[in-house]
Amino acid sequence: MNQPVKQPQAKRRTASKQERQAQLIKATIRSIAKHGLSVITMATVAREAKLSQGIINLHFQSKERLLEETLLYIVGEYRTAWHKARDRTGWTAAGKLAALAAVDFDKRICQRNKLAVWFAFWGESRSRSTYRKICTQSSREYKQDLTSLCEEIIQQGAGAYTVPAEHIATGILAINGGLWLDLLLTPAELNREQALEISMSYLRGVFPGHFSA
Amino acid sequence: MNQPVKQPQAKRRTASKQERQAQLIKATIRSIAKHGLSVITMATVAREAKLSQGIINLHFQSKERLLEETLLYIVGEYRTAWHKARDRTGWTAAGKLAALAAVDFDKRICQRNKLAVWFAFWGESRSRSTYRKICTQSSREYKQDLTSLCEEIIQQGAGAYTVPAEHIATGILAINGGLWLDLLLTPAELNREQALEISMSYLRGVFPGHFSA
Amino acid sequence: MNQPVKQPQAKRRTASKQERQAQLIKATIRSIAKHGLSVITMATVAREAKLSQGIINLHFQSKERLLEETLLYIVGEYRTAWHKARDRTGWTAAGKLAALAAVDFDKRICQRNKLAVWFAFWGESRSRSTYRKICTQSSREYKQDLTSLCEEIIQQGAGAYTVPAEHIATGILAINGGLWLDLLLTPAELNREQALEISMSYLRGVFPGHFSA
Amino acid sequence: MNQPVKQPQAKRRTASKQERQAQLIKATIRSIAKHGLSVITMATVAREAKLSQGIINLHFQSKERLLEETLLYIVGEYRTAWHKARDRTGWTAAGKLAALAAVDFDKRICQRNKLAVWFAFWGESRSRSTYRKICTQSSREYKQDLTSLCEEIIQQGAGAYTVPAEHIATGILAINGGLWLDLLLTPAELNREQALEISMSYLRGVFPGHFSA
DNA sequence: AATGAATGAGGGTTCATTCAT
DNA sequence: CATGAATGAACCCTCATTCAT
Repeated sequence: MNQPVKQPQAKRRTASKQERQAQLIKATIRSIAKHGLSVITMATVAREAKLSQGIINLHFQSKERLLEETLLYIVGEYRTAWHKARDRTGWTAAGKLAALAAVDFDKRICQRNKLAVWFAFWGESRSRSTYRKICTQSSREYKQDLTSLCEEIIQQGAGAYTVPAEHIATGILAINGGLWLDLLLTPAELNREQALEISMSYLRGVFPGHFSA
Repeated sequence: MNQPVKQPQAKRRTASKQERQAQLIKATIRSIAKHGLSVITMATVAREAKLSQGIINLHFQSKERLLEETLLYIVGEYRTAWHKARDRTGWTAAGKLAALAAVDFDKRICQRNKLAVWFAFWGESRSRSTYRKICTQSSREYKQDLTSLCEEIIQQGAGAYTVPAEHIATGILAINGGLWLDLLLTPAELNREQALEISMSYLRGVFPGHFSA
Repeated sequence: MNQPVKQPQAKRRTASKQERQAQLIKATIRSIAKHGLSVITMATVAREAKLSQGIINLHFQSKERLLEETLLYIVGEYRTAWHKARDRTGWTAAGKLAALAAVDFDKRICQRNKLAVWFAFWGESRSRSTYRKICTQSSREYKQDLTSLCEEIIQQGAGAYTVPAEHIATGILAINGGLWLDLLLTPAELNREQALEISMSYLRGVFPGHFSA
Repeated sequence: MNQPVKQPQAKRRTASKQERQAQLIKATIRSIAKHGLSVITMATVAREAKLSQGIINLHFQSKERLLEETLLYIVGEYRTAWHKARDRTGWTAAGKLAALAAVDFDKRICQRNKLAVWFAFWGESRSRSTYRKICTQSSREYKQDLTSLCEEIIQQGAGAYTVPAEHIATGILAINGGLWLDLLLTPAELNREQALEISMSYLRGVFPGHFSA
């Protein structure tokens, strides 16, 4: 009623719900990376996706839900990647551990856009329990997998290693996360290969002999 | 002798500029920790400081400037702390390095409120050059100091250590930053002492023999 | 932050909270009468009051609350008017009853703007319990006062009247309400005086002898 | 005998234009009664009709037109009903008048859903000339018929009645409209029979002797 | 004829900023 | 200095309307 008189529009594309949502999530990732979580608006994101204003609410009901789904997408992609590394057959525990740690610096995971998203959500996690739950759940699972592999190596070591497996897992997670920050803030001074090398230096330190340079 | 000792007024009607600004910055830190950087408003911060609406613009001209000053405050406090560790006299390089790394888990620095602020700004750093500059500058300086100490130890090692000093410094920074994230998101599963222990495990790994458990 | 840079504004007036709210309520009444309840917007009303967009939320928190307060204002004014008629001293019951019924066609109450507001809210009452409660409460009270007076007249009549007092009160309320609708929709064909005359014809009909033409 | 009785199809895939429109108008009436004129949307009405989003524009071009047609439907139904009462043959003028007035409390006309619609449109009538025209036209016609009958009675009365016929007609319309409001807002306190009784009390008052209790 | 995804103007609301007091 | 009422741009969201299917 008190609604605008509508004008004809340029073109109309028809995509499946799934495709549209994926398209919007990807536009959200780019937007967060480019402008920041606190700056992006529904309009920004829709424009980035080359779609109309209302499209996001149509598919995600609210901005909040869009952001949640975006985080879930990133986290899901990450989880899939490390599961693939973890589930390799015919590898030693040490090999799997290295592969698992290396996922963090994989080309598909360790993209600046995506790192920006991780830190954007971590930055809000303290005060938004939804984000926090998603993040902590993912990291808990990852840490669990790392811990299991560390335990295996420790048992093989027959008493040579005294640091608790969980501490090592926490350390791996920490150093990789910290390296992400470095890659995000000063990409000119650190690249993925160097970051991986530094990450490995930690593994070599705690499990000398298992990981050659 | 029986001169009245001048008491500081409990609450001066008109505090000095400096005091007011500090008061507001502290309220900002609490607000960010409590509600998140993207949620706080001039009104909520002013209320947290128990002052009136307009006060922030009076003292900081804009919200942007308040946040910048808040970040500078946190970064400055951090810098002061590590300088104090670095400038100790009569300590070995290894001792200083350990002390420097330990600053990150010091009671005054490693508070949840402040960690929340660090991550809040890191989360926005990608897209806000002002924040990024402040953060990278600080971290560059810190890394430089760590690197110097590492170099000293390497030289003392006379060829025993092959990892470049800068890599080690980057690793220390990374693992400590990552541990902060853990402390922030899952404080129930990790405390400062454990975090310090894990951080030290990295040092022990790269410089075996210099750091006892 | 992502907020507009503000321009200086033309002028700034300072009124007490009460005055401002009354000013806004009056602007709301005019707006409803002019454009209709379903058409008015915060902007319309603010403009009608010659104030800025945000002012209504500042004083009433929401559009919903503004409308509620507007209804309460109209209802309150009406109640005050009939109380004044009811509380006259030295009048007969019949005189009071006539006076009470006449309030509906009083110059201050029976204004087109206000009638428009009454009908606007009645139109929404079915589906908005807040409005309905306010309206029914007022009408219940009014009916109660009418009933009391009718009972008094009936007792004086010593059996001459057989219609229950409450029915008569309901009838008075009904005919006056219906006349309001006529005054609202076809003001060219009916004026307040004629409406009052028709209303009185009902009273004369049910209490013959008490009310002269 | 044992011929299959032809059942109406539960739901034809493609109903005739007329049927579809009637279906949509009925859904609109239910929607207005349930949610209010200002709350209903094309989507809610379509859902109430168990049809798709775009159907209303297909059949009515615009929301505005749908509402107009809905009002016309209600008004038309009402007109048909009173015509039927008016056109009875072999009734006295008084009998017809009573029958005409009674239409307002007829089971088919005086339904809460429909009363809600009447008041919804009256509430908007002030500011929407389309609605106002429809409403006033209907009421003018009705009043005309009432007036004619009143005149007839007055002439039969040979000077016994002094109130102008038009005033009486206006009074009847008014009291019935007012009783509708009462039925709408406080159905628990008044039913159709009582309302009719009160309406008749007005007729008895102005035409004593013509209408027995 | 019917569907429902897509559009985009306009709604209510928020909030950084201003300024009279 | 300090206050807090006032401003108005820009936010998120709704929904009448369009149109490819």
